[in-house]
Amino acid sequence: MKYNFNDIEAKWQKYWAENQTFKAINNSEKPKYYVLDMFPYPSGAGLHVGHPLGYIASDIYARYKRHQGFNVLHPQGYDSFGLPAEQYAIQTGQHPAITTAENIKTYRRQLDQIGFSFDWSREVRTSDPNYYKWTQWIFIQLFNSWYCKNHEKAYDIKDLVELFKEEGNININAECQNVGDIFTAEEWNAMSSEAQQSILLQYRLTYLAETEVNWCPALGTVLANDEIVNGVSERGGHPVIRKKMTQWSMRISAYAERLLQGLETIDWTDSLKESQRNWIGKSVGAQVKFKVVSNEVKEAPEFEVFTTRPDTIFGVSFMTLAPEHELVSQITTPEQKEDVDAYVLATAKRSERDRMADVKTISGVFTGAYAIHPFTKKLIPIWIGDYVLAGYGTGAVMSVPCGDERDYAFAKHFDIPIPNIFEGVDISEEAFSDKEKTVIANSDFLNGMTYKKATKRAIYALEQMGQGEGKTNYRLRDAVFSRQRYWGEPFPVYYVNGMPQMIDAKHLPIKLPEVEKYLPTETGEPPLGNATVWAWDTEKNDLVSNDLIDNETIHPLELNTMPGWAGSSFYFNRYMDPENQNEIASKEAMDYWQDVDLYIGGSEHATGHLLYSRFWQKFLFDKGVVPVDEYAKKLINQGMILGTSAFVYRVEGENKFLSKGLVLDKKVQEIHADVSFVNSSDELDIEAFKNWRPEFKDAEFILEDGAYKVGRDVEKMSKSKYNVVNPDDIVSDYGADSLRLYEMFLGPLEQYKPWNTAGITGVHSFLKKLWKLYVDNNGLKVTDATPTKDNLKTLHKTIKKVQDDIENFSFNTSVSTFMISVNELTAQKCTSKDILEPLLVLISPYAPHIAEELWSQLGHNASISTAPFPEFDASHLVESSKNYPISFNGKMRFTMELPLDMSKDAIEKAVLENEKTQEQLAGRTPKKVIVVPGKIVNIVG
RNA sequence: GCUCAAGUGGCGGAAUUGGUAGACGCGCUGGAUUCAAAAUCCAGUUUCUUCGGAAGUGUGGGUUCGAUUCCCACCUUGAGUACCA
Repeated sequence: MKYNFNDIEAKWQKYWAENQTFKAINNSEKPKYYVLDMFPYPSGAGLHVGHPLGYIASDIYARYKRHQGFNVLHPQGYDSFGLPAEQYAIQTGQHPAITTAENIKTYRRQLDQIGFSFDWSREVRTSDPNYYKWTQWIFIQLFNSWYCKNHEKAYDIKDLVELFKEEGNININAECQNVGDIFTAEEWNAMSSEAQQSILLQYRLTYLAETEVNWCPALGTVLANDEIVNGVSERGGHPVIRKKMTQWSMRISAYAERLLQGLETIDWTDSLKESQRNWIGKSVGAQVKFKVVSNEVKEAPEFEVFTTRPDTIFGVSFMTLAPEHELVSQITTPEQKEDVDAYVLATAKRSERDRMADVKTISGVFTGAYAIHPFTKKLIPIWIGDYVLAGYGTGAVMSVPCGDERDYAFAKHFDIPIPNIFEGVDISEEAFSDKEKTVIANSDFLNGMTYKKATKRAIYALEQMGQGEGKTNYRLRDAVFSRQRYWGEPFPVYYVNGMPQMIDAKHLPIKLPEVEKYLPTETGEPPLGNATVWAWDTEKNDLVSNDLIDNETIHPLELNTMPGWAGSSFYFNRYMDPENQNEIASKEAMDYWQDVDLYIGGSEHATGHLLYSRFWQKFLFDKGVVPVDEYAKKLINQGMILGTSAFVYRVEGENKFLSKGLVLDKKVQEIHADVSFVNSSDELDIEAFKNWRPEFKDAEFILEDGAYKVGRDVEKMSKSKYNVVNPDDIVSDYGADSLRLYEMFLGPLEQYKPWNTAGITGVHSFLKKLWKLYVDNNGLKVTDATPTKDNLKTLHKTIKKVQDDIENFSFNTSVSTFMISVNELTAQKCTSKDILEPLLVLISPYAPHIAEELWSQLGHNASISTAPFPEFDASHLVESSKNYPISFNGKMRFTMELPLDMSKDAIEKAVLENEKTQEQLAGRTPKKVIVVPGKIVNIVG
């Protein structure tokens, strides 16, 4: 019987689907284990061989855990809201829901043929109203919450209203926009409802505010910081400009400290944690008040600066404000006004990208105003400079040129004095910023102190004077939550007199309306502005036509939609109980499944999805919705599988192609050729290439050694680079089991590695050998023979290695182990059922179809997936004696057979008495003999 | 610039607490089988070599009887981040 992989795989995929083999139950005696993949966005291009890499790894782990007796939750779904479907809709008029449904169908077919053990009964789609109902519900919860910094926890906004009624906001320590506005209980109670609402808006965890946002004109929408790469949009690479807009924001900054602390409790890679730490960007220092001396203004204004080096306060020789700082226009003297205005204007004109591109150029202008030093009372000139960012800290710095590189460069450039406040340090060439080696001098009461001491002392002194305080700053900005797009979650929000109101949660979901056009309206409103039934009737509690808006009972609805990361920030909880109509998931389900034990996905989500989802989880935890505040105990980033692109070289200006070796230094244009036209020797199928596109039809090809050789390069797999390898082809040529094994065999899971289809023959022939070990022309050839010592040794070596490998996620080396084992067993002519059966269980997570087939041929009725993992017995590996390498001064000379149970001393004695040893020593006495038990004997002399 | 990760044959990679470097696979070479090819099987495959050996894990040092593994400096590549005070 031949190994007919296509039939076998189809048969078992059907069996698994019909028998719901991998359906997880929510109550079980078994311990739980939750293995999660980052769910895909179903793009129109379908899957290429790079996509399943992480899914195969998680599937192996999930299957392994089932063999170990765990109740495994291994779900899959789709992150199905997103830009490509919308842009396709704009071009073709096809509704994104239809495109999305078609793409999901393709994805499902492709995923199914690889044989994943997903529990599809729990599938979620973020664009499904039954799902986004809960996205909207969470939004409402965020709106109805505020963050108390004293308890580091989110509370109901009603509690805050109660506090305002009783004592105003004087004692409230909360995250909010304008901490400055203090009011009493009387003042609060006297306010109009609108005034109260606009104050509350400043405290809510999601809030509407006019903020400076990243506007991408080409995409017609705003983008979050993590959606911008090198100053251009991540999708499409379009320019991005700063613009003030009224937008929904998420107060993720409230959770900055907890997001940072939480990293200590989870098993994620160090590089990923480091990315998140950098993104959160905590810095500890002080906020210091400076008074401005000015003839122009009667009442001298104050401004605050943030510094991480309050110990260097006596080294301040100037102050620098961001050009956008609100004080600039107030304090500038008439003589300096012209220069300052020109500078502010010039800075405003520069795009984000320009400003990023040249960080070397030093520019700035003196305002003519001075500040008073809090200790020395000396006058310090106030400058403006674009190296100070309006968005960080207070938008103003105290410049200490001797201790900070940028301040130093600025001072040198404008010839500002650079006082030295460090003991024994030469600052004539550069600033000195080594905190550890700092000893303060020329600084009054700080003299002789180290960085640590001086910092503490300076902050204390400032606090005593009421001139400053210790302060921690975070780089993490609140996340803009509005998108001017169609294909996203609608907000459950309507407006009364311009103030946002939440629709009662019991009326959710608010379904996405139909629109004529997916483009923004002519007046520049988002696409939802094209909807006709998009107003809220507060009496009927239902959607009604816009024409009926009377601002009495019928009000306009929010036109923006939520960003892509909304739906993906809690889906892992929804899988626990996806059908639930009353809650995200029932309490029982959440208490049972708790959190994700293993999460596998790409590292490109480090500062996007993986940060936002942690934020929402912490919020839901505060509200008592979820039982844990970190949702993923362990996370692994799978590396990317890269494509091997092929290039042809067209002589510039001619339709003539040179073979790679003939190009030399000639002027040629490099063109991607489809990799399917190229064989394993890098030779191009010229006919296929000519027929590919009409422009190549009459091309001339200059060959070398009778063939056209292409150039090769490893790049990201992408349609536009014509280097995509489709898993469908691999599955039909070699089978899903070969694909699974090969993807693992390519290299370490977390590494980037190029795909090369030619190599798959290795793992494919392993499967054929495995088949031949069990089956010959007469069918199954397994016997009840008692296993030999060698048989048992091979088996238990394999059990040990494979188990260790899976637990360390070194799937690549287990594939090698399987190959070695099958070769050994073949050489041993092993037909013993007692060996072959457990071997199948070991292989089944990797190559489940062939394992399932042989398992059933062995007479089992139940699926192999529930068979227990074989137990390792070390006694089969222990030999009575071992070949010890004997070395002299570290150089290996010969080996000696010695019993394993010999003591160190006995080994030493035996080795020294050995004939060969005596020969080597030639009468000399060795200094030392080192015995590493079981490994090596080293004679030093 | 800063942070992190990584550098081993023609290629992907192995060597899990320091102990015979190059497992396993691809590719290549030779052979068997075949009319022939595919498939399959067997042998060989780090480099140099005077065939005794010698060198060898990015480079240069160090610790050690012994280093791909640990320490220091440097080089290269990749990823992230970017005037964060």
